[in-house]
Amino acid sequence: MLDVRKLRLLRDLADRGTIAAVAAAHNYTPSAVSQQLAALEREAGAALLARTGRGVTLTPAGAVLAAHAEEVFAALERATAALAATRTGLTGPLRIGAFPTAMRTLLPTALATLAREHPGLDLTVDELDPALVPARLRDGSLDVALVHDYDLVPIAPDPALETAPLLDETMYLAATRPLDLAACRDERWILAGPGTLCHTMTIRACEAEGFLPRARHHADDFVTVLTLVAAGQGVAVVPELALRPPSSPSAAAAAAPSSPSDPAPVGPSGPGAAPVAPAGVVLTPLRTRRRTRFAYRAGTGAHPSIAAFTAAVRAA
Amino acid sequence: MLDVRKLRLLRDLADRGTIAAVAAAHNYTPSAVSQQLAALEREAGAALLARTGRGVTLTPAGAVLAAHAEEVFAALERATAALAATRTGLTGPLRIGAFPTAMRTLLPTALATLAREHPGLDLTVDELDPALVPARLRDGSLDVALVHDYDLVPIAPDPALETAPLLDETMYLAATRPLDLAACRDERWILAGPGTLCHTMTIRACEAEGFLPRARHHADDFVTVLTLVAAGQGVAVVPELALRPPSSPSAAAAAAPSSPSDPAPVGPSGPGAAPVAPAGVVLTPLRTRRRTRFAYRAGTGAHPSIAAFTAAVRAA
DNA sequence: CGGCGAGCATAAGCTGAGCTGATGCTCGAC
DNA sequence: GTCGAGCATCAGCTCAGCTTATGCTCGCCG
Repeated sequence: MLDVRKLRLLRDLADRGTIAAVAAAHNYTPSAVSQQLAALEREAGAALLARTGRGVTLTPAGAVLAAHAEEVFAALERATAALAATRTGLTGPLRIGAFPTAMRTLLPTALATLAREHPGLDLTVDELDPALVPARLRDGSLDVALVHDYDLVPIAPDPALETAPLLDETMYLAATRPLDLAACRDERWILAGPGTLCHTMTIRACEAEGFLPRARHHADDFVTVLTLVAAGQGVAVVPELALRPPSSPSAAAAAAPSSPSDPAPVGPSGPGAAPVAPAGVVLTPLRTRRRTRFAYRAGTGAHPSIAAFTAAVRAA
Repeated sequence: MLDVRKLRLLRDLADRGTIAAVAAAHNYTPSAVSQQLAALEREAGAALLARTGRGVTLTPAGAVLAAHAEEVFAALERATAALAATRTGLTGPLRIGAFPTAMRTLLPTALATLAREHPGLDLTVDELDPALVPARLRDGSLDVALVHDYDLVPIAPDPALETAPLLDETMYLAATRPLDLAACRDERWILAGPGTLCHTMTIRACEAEGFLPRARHHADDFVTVLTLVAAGQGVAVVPELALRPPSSPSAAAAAAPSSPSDPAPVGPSGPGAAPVAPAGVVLTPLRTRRRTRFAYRAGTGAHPSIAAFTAAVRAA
């Protein structure tokens, strides 16, 4: 029977590319990983790695085995989730990841709800860009996260992860006067940092109109972005959620949680509520949209702590 | 992450009932199993066993975890099968189990075909009653087996195993003259050994006609049974396959293997061929039927060695 | 009702798996 | 040509996993 701890090292090698990177992720030395993978090759009776220059790559057999290992990990996660469901009351850690806008608008009320209803849960939240979420879920340092993708920057499915839809938002052009995107060729732009999904999305939206945005400022926080727009410092593309005021945890104390049984996406402000522009900012809706989802390791969706978290966020 | 070797001990405890029996199956001492299960409880953060008198039973959490462990083992078996599929040529052991009639009629040509087409396979065959097959598959001492059940003695599905249909046979009353089953109240009977499926099936068939068979002889081998019938020693119920002459491995050399893609059950003698009664024996078809299937551990159906075996048997 | 044996838990001790550190080799960047 | 990254292998240490010993509980039997 193939050893699951060694399979995890093989899968991580498929993800991270080098034995040194896998060792760093597990707090091992590269020597330990090398020996464990050699032992896995003996168990498998097949070469799983090949030396290529200074590094290694997976053989076809190694790639097949790493892919199948995901199913094994998902089955173990389902076993752990089923075990957790046999306990009365939710306990243990729940490590949550979220991008800044979600942290400001969705999480405060959800965390307050969870803390009140499940005092045994040990909740921690890390702020990070959605592009970094997959690696953090795979290495177990996050259990659940909010991620998003844009029409213009779709994300390939990852076999180690599962997602569930939460929001489907309109994107807006924020300026000091009504403008079409096509008319912004000569505007100065406020872009998110290079490497973020929002940065890439904005570049692609402008390219679709036949120009490249001329970057004046870079800022990742939408409150900052909107403040700069109001100050006449440029134009930007922002999502609907960024226009929601910071949530109040005390509002959650009064609100009854909604049913988690219907996960269909809704706008962040509920049916029919239009976003409110900050003073001095004019919003023009764009065709492109942003979708926000829950993401978690394959097999953990039924874990009662994660189910409680997703229910609390939907109710926020 | 729950340790898979310990999960296997838990699952085996669910099957076998005592720590001593699990230890014996693994060539461990009961103390080793006890300590490993205690460690699994610490990993799980839940009580999985409860002391009941001299023995132990699984708690509800333990039962849930043992059930989920089957999914993990199935995923590992699929991984192993996928790995085997990456090799050119089939190698390694293939441990086959079969009941006597199948060994005499189906296996010789199939084994000859496999040996010729896959000389790297190490084929071994054990004869055993189908009732013993599940435990042997679970403990890994068999990889694939032929099993059967009867209309009157159905077998509950086992989550650790998967099956695929092979034969669907008529059962016959064997006597020295034409007889209905209902007329056999006063006949002397030749029954299979107590504890076998065939024994139970015959008892239930007679009970359905309102009487209990009066056992004169007990024999498990259908050749022996038919010889006793011909000698006027009693009546018996026998399956269609028991009437097939022993197969000739050289016939397989001439026959082209059939496609394994359509697994629909057929009669053992092909379409329209009636069974041939031995000299002195008259066969009366009964309504009850016997179904013969392949059985293997969940997840191993796609293993190329098992696929080759099932294809070879279907072609026999 | 007492004796006996089966089943199990726990502790002590031994063995080998799994890790670190040292060493040496290959390869690619500069 | 030098240097550093990446990896394989070996030696040695630590601790997980096993056996053996011991003791307790429970159920069967005389």
